[in-house]
Amino acid sequence: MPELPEVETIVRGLRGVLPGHTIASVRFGKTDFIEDPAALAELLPGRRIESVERYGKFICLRLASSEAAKLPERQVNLVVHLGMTGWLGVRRPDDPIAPHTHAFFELEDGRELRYTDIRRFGQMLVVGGDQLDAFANRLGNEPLEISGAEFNKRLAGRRARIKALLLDQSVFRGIGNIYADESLWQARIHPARLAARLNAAELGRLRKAIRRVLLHAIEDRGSSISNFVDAEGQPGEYQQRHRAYGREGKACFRCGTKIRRAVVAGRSSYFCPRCQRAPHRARAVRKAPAVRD
DNA sequence: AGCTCTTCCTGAAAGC
DNA sequence: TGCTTTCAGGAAGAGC
Repeated sequence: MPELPEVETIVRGLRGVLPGHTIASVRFGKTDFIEDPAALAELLPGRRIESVERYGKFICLRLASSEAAKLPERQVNLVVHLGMTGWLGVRRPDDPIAPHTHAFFELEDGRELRYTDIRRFGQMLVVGGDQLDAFANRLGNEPLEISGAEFNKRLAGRRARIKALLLDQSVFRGIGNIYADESLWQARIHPARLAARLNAAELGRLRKAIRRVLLHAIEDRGSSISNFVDAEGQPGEYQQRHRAYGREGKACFRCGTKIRRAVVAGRSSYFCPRCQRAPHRARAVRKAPAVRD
């Protein structure tokens, strides 16, 4: 599932092939994941793609204002969230169309930018240039850029479980279930700990763990779980380096204890019960139903 | 404020 | 074996 490293991988792929090219026309299959399909169809044709940016898990194509476009004086951005199963990449028009491909952006050179999304949990919308800062500011800090002091401040006094806060896009942008669990394992912090009760050493370990995990995952071009492939169609490698996520019943890489799974913050959470000590009053942590090996 | 449940959707896996 | 049910999850919204 695309989180920060997977989205970054897609963005890097698109950066090599999109900037400088112009959107000639737009067509859609199903549109229930698009905020305003008519606005896309109207505003995008005739615009040149200036750059490809990432805001947390959002991909942003900056489109130039253009005399050839509707509302030519207005700079607009095509913003895409990949949800669970989204994919964005450039194909030749005669390349086979993957099932569940629902948006096609034909470029002036004949190639197509295609959006494929099996479950359609993704999102697609146009954000005006004057609205982009407001859009991005709804998100929390970029975890690869945040300082130690800012990181601690974001979590100070929060009575929520650390796992829930890591997943909250208004706290940090880009972390999802896989990298939350991997970072917590690396930092030796139980997912159900309350953020306010983490000490300075733990907060320091956590910030560094998040950085380390995300950077390594980007190097490996993401984790290929549930069909993730990059903009060129190649799978990532980081799933081979997972230490916690998806490893229920397998030995902890640090201490050999069996990794456990529990539902925390409404999500499957994988952790080592020995390296990651549960909080003393581990109330609402439901054990996941037993799964046979 | 924060937790749980529900909804969206499809395909894979588990269950019978 | 084959059909049916459950589960997975990013994000938002409801209700407590």
